[in-house]
Amino acid sequence: MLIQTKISASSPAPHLTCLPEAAAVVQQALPCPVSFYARDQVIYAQGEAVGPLYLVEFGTVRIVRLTADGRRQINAFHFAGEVFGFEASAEHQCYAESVDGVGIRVLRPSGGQGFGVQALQLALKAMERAQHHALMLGRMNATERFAAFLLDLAQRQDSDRVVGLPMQRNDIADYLGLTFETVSRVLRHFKDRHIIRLAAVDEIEVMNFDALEDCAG
Amino acid sequence: MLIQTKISASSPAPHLTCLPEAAAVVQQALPCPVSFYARDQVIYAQGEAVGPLYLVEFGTVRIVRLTADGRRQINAFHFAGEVFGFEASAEHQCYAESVDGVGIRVLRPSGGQGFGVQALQLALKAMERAQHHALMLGRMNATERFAAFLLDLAQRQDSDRVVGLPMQRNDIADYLGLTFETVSRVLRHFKDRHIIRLAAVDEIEVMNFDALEDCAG
DNA sequence: CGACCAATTGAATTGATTCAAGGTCCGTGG
DNA sequence: CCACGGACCTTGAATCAATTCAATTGGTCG
Repeated sequence: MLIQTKISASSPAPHLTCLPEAAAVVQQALPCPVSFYARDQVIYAQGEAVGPLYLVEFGTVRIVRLTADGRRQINAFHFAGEVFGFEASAEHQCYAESVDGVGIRVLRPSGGQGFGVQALQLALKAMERAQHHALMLGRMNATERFAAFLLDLAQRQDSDRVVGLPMQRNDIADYLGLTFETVSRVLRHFKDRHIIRLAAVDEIEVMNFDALEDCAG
Repeated sequence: MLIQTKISASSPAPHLTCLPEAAAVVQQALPCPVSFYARDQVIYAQGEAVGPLYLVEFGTVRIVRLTADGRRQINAFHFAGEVFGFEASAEHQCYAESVDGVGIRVLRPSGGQGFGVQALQLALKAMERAQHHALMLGRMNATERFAAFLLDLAQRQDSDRVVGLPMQRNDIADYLGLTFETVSRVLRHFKDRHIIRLAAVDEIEVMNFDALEDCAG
């Protein structure tokens, strides 16, 4: 029972504010329609054949890995202008799912040589992110992980103060290798110290950037 | 005070038993001499300009990240036949260091187009590894992490029973996001259950593969 | 308004760490 | 050849950060 629909009719120009690395790949790709996914839908599943790359037009995508007994680790979140979908093997090792309502454009290689080179740049960036993620998970405590996460979000949304949290606590927890209760407690910790303010449950105002950066190491 | 020396004189053929992915890149590269690094030497440092790729001829290399306050996370170990050295930015984000005595061949791109494509394959593999690593660090307990580590080693050394542990406990701990005491206790745990046997401090004999796989999830 | 899901908060538990004390291995020098 | 020193590893006991379990609050939608 798919609620997924296609907005294929007009197919406007690809997302204009995409990241510098992504931009190059997008320009190499043939124009394709945008698909819409409602929240918590599977974009591709573990075990499926690896297909094209995807560009996020709007919304948030999560890249998820599961252990045999169902524990969940979120490897990455992807926002508007970011590209996801590369994998080393022929089969996807991860699930890609919509966090909220998401618009996605498939990037079909135009056949030009530039595509592969640009894809390499994206893959390297993804590797770098994954390695930094490992450092967080292996060697930082709960508050440090959350501070690093928040700073990363702030930077990618290049918002100087207000940071949106489109994903729910459970997703944050599974990204940070914590429980959602712990995420909640860390939030309270930062609120109590006037480092952040919760404008809404999904919107954080950073009151003290320096303190956050101290935490994140 | 470098103890590093060059065995540049004869420059024998590159490592023959390298991994399938690595093989392609190696064949695209120009022949270069092998450098020898004694244990715990820095091959490249964080902050240095990113240079060529490297092929491990023999020995073990560790890829290390440090937090501002000196906590250490090992992102990967590389063994004979494996390639390392790619990074997304112009500056290295990690240290590459020799774990034991290591022979390394620099891979200079031959200029052919194939090099980039093969490098992409390697980068994707590295990303996949990093993501699995994140799953371990985020969602597995100490015994599970060690079991997964051991199985990974066993597979890469394709030894059916005896697995070499060229790195010391501290390195294993920093790879698994644990303390070296905990690594020691996990070893004891497995020994007590007759799942492994310690032939030497750096050599594990796997007595019960299935039990290990159960642990690793 | 009531039902439901997400988020918060509290109290008890636990897995891993920290701190501290031995033990083992190995190279060096008497 | 054996004693000594140092680095690494193992083991134990106490501590602590995060989890688990449980209860409550908050927000949203029919």
